[in-house]
Amino acid sequence: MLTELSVKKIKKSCEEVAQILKALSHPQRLLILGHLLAGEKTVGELEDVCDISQSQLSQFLSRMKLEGLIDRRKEGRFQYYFVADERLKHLMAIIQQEYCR
Amino acid sequence: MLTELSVKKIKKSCEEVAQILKALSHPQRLLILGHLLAGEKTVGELEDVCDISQSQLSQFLSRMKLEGLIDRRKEGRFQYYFVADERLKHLMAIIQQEYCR
DNA sequence: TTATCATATTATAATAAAGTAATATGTCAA
DNA sequence: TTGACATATTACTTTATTATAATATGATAA
Repeated sequence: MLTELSVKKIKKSCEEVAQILKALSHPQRLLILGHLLAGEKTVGELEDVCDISQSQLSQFLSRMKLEGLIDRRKEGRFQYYFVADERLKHLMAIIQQEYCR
Repeated sequence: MLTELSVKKIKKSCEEVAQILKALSHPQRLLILGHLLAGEKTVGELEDVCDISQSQLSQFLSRMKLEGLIDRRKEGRFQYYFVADERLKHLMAIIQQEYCR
């Protein structure tokens, strides 16, 4: 039986998860993440390997950073992006396993 | 090393996965799915338990059905909806395990 | 100290999704 | 055979996302 409090918790979880999934749910963002899962990359490296404009790439990266999916470190004039969240690594592994073959 | 063919495959996978994740990425659709994972439900049952209008519920259900996430069977004037896809069950289990506690 | 490179930001136009209200369809019970 | 019930569809408004272009910032090398 569900108390009012547990209903609130469930709804809150749904909102959080929905936001994360929304941040994932774009073909190019998934592709970017796929590349980052193989190791950190600069924006330029991603630009070469994904087929996407510099501007949009930068916007996608900053959105995913905002949502906590990825993070970055600066080195000179380069930004190295990487997957920050262990839960996401796990989730992406399952997605690849289930949907990519 | 990536051939042109394998790049195409990867892009196609990303599109498919993005579409599925997009269909998932709404708090109320996740809530609906959560309830359906516990067993099939009529639209009316879902309406009671989710806080959502009949019209929108019906639209959400038909969208998720279209994307292949759920299916339904008719019994008299009731429609019983259920989770159709084993991959989705697995994915949802991981999501709950990672993000809901 | 200026030109160039790497990246970010802003503005905006185009497209898609969500929310809402009204109406339609099909089934059953009286 | 009509009224009520369960659900679906349609039309429309509002809001969010994506795409694109232009400009800005900050670091380095010449």
